[in-house]
Amino acid sequence: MPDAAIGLNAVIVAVTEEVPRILTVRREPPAGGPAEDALPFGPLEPETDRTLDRGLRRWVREQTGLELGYVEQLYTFGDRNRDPRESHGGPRLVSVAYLALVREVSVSGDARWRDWYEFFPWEDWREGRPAVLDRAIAPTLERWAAGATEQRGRLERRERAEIVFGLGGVGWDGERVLERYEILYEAGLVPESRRDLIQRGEKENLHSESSEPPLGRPMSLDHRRILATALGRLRGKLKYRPVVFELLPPTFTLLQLQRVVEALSGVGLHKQNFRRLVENAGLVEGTGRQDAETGGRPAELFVFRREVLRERPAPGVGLPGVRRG
Amino acid sequence: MPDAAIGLNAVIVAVTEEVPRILTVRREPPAGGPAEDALPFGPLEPETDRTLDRGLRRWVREQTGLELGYVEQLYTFGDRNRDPRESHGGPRLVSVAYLALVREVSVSGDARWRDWYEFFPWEDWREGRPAVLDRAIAPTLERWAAGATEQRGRLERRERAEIVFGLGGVGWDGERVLERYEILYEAGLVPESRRDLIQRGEKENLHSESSEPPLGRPMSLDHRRILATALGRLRGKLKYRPVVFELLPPTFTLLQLQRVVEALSGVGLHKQNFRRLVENAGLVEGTGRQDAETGGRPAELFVFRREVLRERPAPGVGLPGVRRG
DNA sequence: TCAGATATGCTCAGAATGAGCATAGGAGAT
DNA sequence: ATCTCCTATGCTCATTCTGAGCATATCTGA
Repeated sequence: MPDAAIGLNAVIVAVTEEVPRILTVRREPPAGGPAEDALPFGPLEPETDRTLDRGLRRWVREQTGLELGYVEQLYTFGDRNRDPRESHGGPRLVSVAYLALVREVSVSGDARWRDWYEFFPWEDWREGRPAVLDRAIAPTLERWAAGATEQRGRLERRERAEIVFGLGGVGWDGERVLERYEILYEAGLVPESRRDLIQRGEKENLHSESSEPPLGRPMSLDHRRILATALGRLRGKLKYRPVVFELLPPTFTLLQLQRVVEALSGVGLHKQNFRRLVENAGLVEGTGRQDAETGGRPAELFVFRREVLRERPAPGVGLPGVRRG
Repeated sequence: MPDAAIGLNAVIVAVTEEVPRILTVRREPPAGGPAEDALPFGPLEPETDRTLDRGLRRWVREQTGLELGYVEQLYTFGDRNRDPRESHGGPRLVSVAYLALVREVSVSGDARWRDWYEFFPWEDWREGRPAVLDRAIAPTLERWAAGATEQRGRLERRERAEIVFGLGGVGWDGERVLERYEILYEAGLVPESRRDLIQRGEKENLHSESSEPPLGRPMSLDHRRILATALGRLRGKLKYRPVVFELLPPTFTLLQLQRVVEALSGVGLHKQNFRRLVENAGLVEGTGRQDAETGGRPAELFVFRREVLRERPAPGVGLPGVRRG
């Protein structure tokens, strides 16, 4: 079998101060130039790593000092030329990406935590519909659709943009993070589009659809695609498995819980209905103790009820009462 | 980087005559012996296959003559010794598994279609709770739990079995197919447990927990795990994406649609409520034409309404009205 | 023309959801 | 003390969604 190498990528997520953060490292682009943000990456050691996720835990520990708890496989990325070094004789690079949820926030090395909405500003609807959607994205996508070579292609692009960005009457689907990123990439709205075209020497395709500055903070290689996959997957999983609790301290107030769910799902929730849902679902249990708090009536501290796993087939936090106004 | 090889596995699904079927091939076990069922498998050609799924489509076409339509990546399997030849100097074998949904059923070569409930008899609840659960599985799992070395381990095993098989008050979660298979494997209830122990030369661990005949038809290597992953994933996806239509002819009756959903989800549904759901969701559109049928009032023929993708963020068939009696 | 089989319509109670109003219990200012 | 400002928590109410049935329509074959 010809040359192929297997790597492992980690999307390590924590939520602190209502900000969802991911762990990034700095990395020189293969073509040279200033360092970019990248997801932590490590090789699989076929001889010693019994399973893929053990391999992942091993090198995350070695590189950042972090001991991972909850870990879940995300997706395997294997397109040709994900890494431009392939065109210069490098092996085909296949990366298995993992999602990890952690509580603590102390890291070593060149690792640092970044707000993941820096990478996807259009995904944060907590303060309402992000202005960038109507200001920059919608008009540029319209131009992109109009620029397709055939009638059919124009219709397809327009429909795709409408569905994925919820532009027509369609609602916004928080889980379609990757599809949105991919459209923006194709439409030349993110810095990576331009970078990759130059890297592949296809300068003739550099007809930027937009006069807008490119959107969001770029990442090395295809790492922003991996990150988009992670965000979408996590948003989906929240609804039917109690994964949020991996991100919370053992004891928390209901508002803290709500803030973490909101940070991840990117929408604001109706407070009373959120509590009702969480309590009726049997996900939490009051401890009787109260929070040291921050002004206002003290909040009760809760813990996660592990028993819920035995009582319900698919307990999740769901997204009740998305705030309208 | 040391030796590793990348392979691609396909779980190809079709539903005909209310039976969900998967495409299998016959394959000699690496250790010799009679041929076993296996999932179609092919290598990735790093030089020529631009993406993983193109590679998959390529060799599926070459091997079976089937042209795949809907294809989705499932999971990447990379545990050491998935393939026992690794212990005799073979490379570490990492397989990326894909799920494909097709309509037609004509295949060539040694490929054949098999009812997937032959592999997972306990997953088919269409005629009510499968007898094998109470007759064989529950008691053997109880013995397996009791056989753990420590108190703690006994509790953990028991809880796990209860949650995953819905044995206590817990409901049955149709999506946990893999977790169930893995427990059965650990408990020595499937033929593969024994086979793999012998293959690894760990005959001392052959304390079968059960006097029962092993459950379900075995598959080569870890292919039944891959299949379980596919079934679970497909059951989940049904609920929020209109994937069933990939398995149906362009025009169909609501009962045909219902039968396919039931075949996959493994539960019987309340007919009237099912129609209500499907119609209210705007998933289908009547054509005015009627079915050639099979006795009884003729049924109207429907088509999938593609527009639904524009109207709703997450249209799926869901599982309304699971029949109680 | 009747029995048997499906298709399709409709009803109704109960549960879940979306939105608010109202009260409770703290901290700090006056 | 008392008032103001917060946040926590409780409760209500209209609406929609679900689970279960009953009833009627329209075929085929005896």
